[in-house]
Amino acid sequence: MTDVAPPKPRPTKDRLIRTAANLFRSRGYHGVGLSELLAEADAPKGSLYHHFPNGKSDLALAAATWASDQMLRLIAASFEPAESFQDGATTVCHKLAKLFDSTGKWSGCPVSALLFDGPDNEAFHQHAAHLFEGWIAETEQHALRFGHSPETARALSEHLYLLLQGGWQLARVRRDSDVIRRLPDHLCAAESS
Amino acid sequence: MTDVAPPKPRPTKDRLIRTAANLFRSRGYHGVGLSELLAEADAPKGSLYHHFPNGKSDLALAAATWASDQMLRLIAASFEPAESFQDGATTVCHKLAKLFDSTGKWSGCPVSALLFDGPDNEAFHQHAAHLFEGWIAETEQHALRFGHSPETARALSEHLYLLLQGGWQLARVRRDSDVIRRLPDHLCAAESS
DNA sequence: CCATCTCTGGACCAATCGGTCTAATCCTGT
DNA sequence: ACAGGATTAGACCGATTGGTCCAGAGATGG
Repeated sequence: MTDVAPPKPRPTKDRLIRTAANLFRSRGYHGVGLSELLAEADAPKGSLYHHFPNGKSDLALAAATWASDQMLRLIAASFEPAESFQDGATTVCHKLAKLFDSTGKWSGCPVSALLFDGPDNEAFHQHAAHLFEGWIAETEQHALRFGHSPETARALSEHLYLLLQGGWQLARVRRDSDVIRRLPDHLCAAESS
Repeated sequence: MTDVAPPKPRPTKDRLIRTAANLFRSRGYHGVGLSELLAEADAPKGSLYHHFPNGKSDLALAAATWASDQMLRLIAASFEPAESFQDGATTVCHKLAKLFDSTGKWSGCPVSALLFDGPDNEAFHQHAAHLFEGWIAETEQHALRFGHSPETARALSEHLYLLLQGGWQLARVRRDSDVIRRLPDHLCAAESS
């Protein structure tokens, strides 16, 4: 079941993924050295290359996927109980603003961190693209569920994505999560079906 | 007076700044090594440390400032002949889309590249914040000129900033500048004074 | 109690990192 | 022609990088 081990609360692989996501998100892929990462995760080098044969790049991909899944869950949890797209989007922004505050007001989007550098550009780029399109697709589903036309559903979900990425960045620049909280104001009804 | 020297078209310092901006924008600060940078700029190490005593970090700051100035000029050139905020914003997006295409469909925002890693976090962060606020302030001026109230002028310019950053990123993900071109559609009139 | 597998621990490596330093060279004014 | 500052050229440095490798610890099933 859900493990509750005392000394190492989570298996090494999981700990590596989490700390990698957290480090990459604040300093970028090339900005984090393996030594720092392994020290933070309290894991030896051997474990890394056992769980991730391709080393740092494999770990980075896994960390991005893990972070993206978190985001997908956040989107789903926000839209499912909502009564309209606006409603759901507002909840997403508020939850993200809280998450922004809890992470210390300085970290960025872990998936963007991959997009922005990455050793083998093509593989990293495609992975990041795949994850991002997943976010938009998830949002789109909910827009459709609220009765929007396919075109407006697509436009709405893309618009929300744009605002979230831009807003998170500006929030990071200003160290102020209110930017994210005020995002729904910009999601105007101009494109409602 | 614009120089037209044949072998080294521009002074070394300028060449360093330009190539640094271009490299950092596509691979991030830590993703670019000094050796690669110097080779691309065709400059020896001595020149770098003569013009930028603090080395890589100094150069990165200068490159970001240079890129930001380009952006400020683009904003000014787009809004000055415009007849409304919407009009100016549309021109900005179209010019940026063309610029996106001409840079090869993969580079990011040079100022963001500084924000996303950077060796000494505080100095880099503050510099990036200063530059970005400059963009917003410039846009705000034009919004005021078009008769918008101070509050809506601020909201409009911030909204444009959000869309530009998010849009540029999505365009990079999809390798498609149309995302940027369609940005003005999202700049709804909901917040016009 | 052993055989076998998964996983950990860390020594070790070549390559590259950013940075320093000094000699040579280029320009400029006189 | 020459002096002297500005600039270039690149050898060199210690530190750190990502990666390899293997001995051994820990679990697991017979």
